[in-house]
Amino acid sequence: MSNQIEFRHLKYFLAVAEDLHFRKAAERLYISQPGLSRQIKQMEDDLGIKLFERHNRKVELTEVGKYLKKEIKGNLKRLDDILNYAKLLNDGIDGNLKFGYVGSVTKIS
Amino acid sequence: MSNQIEFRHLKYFLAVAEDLHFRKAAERLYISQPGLSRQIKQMEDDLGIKLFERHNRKVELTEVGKYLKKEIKGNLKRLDDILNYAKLLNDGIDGNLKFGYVGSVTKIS
DNA sequence: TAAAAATACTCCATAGGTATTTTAT
DNA sequence: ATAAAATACCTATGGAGTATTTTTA
Repeated sequence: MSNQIEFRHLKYFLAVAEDLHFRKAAERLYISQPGLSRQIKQMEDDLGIKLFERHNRKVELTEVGKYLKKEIKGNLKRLDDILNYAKLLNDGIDGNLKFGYVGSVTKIS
Repeated sequence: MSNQIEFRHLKYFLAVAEDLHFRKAAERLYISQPGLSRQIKQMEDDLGIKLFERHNRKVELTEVGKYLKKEIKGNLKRLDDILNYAKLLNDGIDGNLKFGYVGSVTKIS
């Protein structure tokens, strides 16, 4: 994986991919539109992948952008599940599993 | 998910989890030992999860740390696959799939 | 004492802000 | 004329370095 990309980029990308509108996405992310534009451009440059087509007054996902929207969303969701389950383990809520984890987060859901 | 954690933290965590030695892990990551210690502490504070037991002259993973080592490693690998496949799509190497993606990166492997 | 991680400080790279320009209708 | 994104420039947060301290076999 590119060693410059951070979660920030992925989250910003998903926001723009959902809104297809930089200003609105920036607003939702509580950052400025130029800041968002820069981070997306940085992500595109770093990956060497064009994520969006910027037209007249319309932003569209490229084909690769569509793929990444779906897959990255799933990946971040999975990571979120992992961290939430780790927190449960840490806090000892699920006592009987605390020292017996065998591999799947789905066991607690 | 915690909104402060970045990939950096996860990569640093995996390095320490593998070496169980901050100085060696820092060396491998090409950063200083204090820098690494700080990032790991930051990750622990942010998640509210203790990842390592720092003993005498021995660092050990906590139970939750062991879980996270395994799961985060898998998650980052999956993300790496996603980005690599996206790059292939973008560069048009896999021409017949370029406009027909349906959901699984395993199709090309 | 020695080997390791944690602190204290300093510095600087870069994320992000404001103002403005560009672009396309 | 207007709505949107990109660019220019500036600020300042925090990642990272060096030096030092703490800790415990």
